[in-house]
Amino acid sequence: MVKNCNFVEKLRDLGLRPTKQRVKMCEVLFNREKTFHFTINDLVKMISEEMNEKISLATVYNTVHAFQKKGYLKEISINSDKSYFDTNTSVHHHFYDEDTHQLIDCDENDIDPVNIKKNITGKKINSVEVFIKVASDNQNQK
Amino acid sequence: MVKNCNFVEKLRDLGLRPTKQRVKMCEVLFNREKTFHFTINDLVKMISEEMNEKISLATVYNTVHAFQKKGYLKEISINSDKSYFDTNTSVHHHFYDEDTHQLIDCDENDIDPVNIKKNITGKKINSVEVFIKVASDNQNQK
DNA sequence: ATCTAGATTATAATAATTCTAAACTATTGA
DNA sequence: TCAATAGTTTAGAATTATTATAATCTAGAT
Repeated sequence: MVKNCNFVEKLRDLGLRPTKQRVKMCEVLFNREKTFHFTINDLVKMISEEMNEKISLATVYNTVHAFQKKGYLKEISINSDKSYFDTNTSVHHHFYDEDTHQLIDCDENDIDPVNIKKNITGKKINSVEVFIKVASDNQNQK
Repeated sequence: MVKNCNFVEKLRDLGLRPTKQRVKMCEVLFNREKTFHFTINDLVKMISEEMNEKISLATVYNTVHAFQKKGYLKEISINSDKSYFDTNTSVHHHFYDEDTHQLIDCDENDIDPVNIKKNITGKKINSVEVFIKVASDNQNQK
C-alpha cells in the first residue's frame, strides 16, 4: 500500500486540495497492510473511533466520491441498501459469504481467465468480474 | 415463458393466495416473450400505464419480495440506489452498458464455465455470476 | 353466508444519500 | 505578508427508496 506520510502529494497529484479532512481519510483508508471493504457508515465510525476525530457526514460522502472518481476507490456491486467501497481498485473477483454477509477478495490467480465468446455489437469490454456466492457446507439449503 | 392465463394455479402452487393484485402483477411480469429487468418503480409505472390500474406501492414491494422468496424473481447486484429484479431466475451472466446504464442478459453459452481454483474453507459455492462492463468502442475512456 | 387468516392500503417511519447555503481555508498573486 | 477567491466543510434540510403500522378488506374454509 501507499507509504505512510505523503498523502498530501498524492492528493495534489489527483487534483484534490489536500485538506485536513482528506488527509485524515487517506490515513484511515490507505495506511494499511491489506485492502478492505467498507460502507460510508463504517468509515465515519472508524474515523471517530480510531482517530478520535469527527468529519462531517457530507464531507465523508463528498470525499469518498471524489476518491472514487479519481480511481482511488472502487464501488462494489452487492445487493444492499447501502453502497460498499473497496480500497482495492484493480479488476478482481469476490466471494460473498451468504451466512455472514461478508465480501472477500478473491486472488486474481484463483480464477482462470473468463472466456467470453460473444459481445455486444459496437461495445468494448471494460472489465469482467466474477461474483461467487458461498454458504456454509453443512446446511443443505440457503 | 409461462402461459397466458393460469397464474392463479401458479400462485397457489407457490403457496401464495391468488389475489387480484398478484395475478395482475404476474401478467405484467411473466406474460412476455423475453425475460427483463426492472425496479419497483418501473413496475408501478408499468402497472398504472399498461394496465390502467393502481396497486399500492406497499403491495408491489410485498409481492415482489414474495415472488423473490419463492424463486419466481431474482434480485440483481448492481451499484445503484435502487434494487433491480430479473424475471430470469436462472444463474446467468450480465453485460452492463456503462453508456446507457442498461443491463443485458448474457446467454449461458456465450461464456465458458468459470474455473475457480480455490474456495473459502468450509463453504460451498452456491452460484457463480460474471458481470461484464462494456462501453462504446469509439471513445477511448469511460 | 360467516369467519378468519392472510392481503391490501394509505400513511407514517426509517435509512441512505444528496442538496443547500453559510462559514471556512488552501492557494494565488499583488 | 496579506487579501482575494475558488474550492471545501459543515449542519441541517430535502429527497428517495424502502419498511412498518394499523385499519380495512377478501379469499377460501366451514
